[in-house]
Amino acid sequence: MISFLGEYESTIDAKGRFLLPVAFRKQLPKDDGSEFVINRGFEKCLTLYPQQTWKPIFANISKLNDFDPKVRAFRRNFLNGATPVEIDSAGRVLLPKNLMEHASLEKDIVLVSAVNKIEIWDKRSYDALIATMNAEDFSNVADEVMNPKTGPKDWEKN
Amino acid sequence: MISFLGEYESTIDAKGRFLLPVAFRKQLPKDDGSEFVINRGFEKCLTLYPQQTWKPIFANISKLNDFDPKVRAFRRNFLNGATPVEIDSAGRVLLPKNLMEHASLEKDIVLVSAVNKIEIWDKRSYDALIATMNAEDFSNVADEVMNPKTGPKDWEKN
DNA sequence: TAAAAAGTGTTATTTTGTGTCACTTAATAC
DNA sequence: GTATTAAGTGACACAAAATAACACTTTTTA
Repeated sequence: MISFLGEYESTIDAKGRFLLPVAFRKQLPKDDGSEFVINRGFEKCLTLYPQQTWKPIFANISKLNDFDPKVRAFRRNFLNGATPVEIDSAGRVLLPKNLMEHASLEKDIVLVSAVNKIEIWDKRSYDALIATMNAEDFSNVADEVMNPKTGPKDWEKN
Repeated sequence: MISFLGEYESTIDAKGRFLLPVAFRKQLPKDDGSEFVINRGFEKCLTLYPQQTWKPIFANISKLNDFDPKVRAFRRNFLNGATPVEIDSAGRVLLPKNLMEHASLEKDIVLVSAVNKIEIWDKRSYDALIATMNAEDFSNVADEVMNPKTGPKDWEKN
């Protein structure tokens, strides 16, 4: 399984491209390492999925019965926005315009590891997020989240 | 099996045609990639089925027992709007007028992948849809939908 | 049958995307 | 500390796609 570690800054050029830092590129598989899927994140950020991470998620969604209204709602939540992107020869990725809007991306961005994918934040939003974190909340959430009784769902693992 | 990925914008011209973005055209089979069926969606959108996706759905509907009033009601609702359309030499598709009305399509539209077909939304409606999405609804539905107990129906596979 | 409307195809123009290269900055090695 | 290499940035040229405009054909309807 693929996993990332680290937090790096980058900038978006006039054409809407950003350079994926080598630190992340080094963490990619040598083959199959240039195609990604980018999507709106649940918070005000974007999520960059390497193919390896994306495939099993998509495979599950594609099995669902689309005549069920709940399935459609779920699919739209999860799939809408998801757009294939590629790293070019210079290690850059072109951001889809409609997604940039969602995360208010302008020039300075922050790329953060989210285990098997990468989150893309506007630098300002990210700094604000960090500023609002406080130790107490963190500790409370940590307890809830790391409790073995409520583990991750099967379909989330891959 | 054919599957799409992406969310792209397009505009409808004075004659009611829109350009299918190359990103989607590239995802079509080289042969048999210019004929579609367009239909009313269950929500306020239209659905564009490539032949490959449409055929098995139609085949299954035609197998249903037409002596059952529920079947007749479903068939009329589902099938009556279905219209064959073609991509022209410039990559455009002419929208049937009666369907445009159903999705309130005017000028700016959004084309979004729905796994093996494409949904067509009016940009305004689409933005509203995205705006109302939230993580809470998502997690409620996600559990139900991704539960492995309720797998896909056979007739949905193709 | 004429006029209008709808549909189709072609072309020109603008916008957007992609690749390349040169330069600056940062990291590493000697 | 300095030389060497790699990473990141910006600029530009070219290619491709999207858009708009228009001309022509077919169909509708008055």
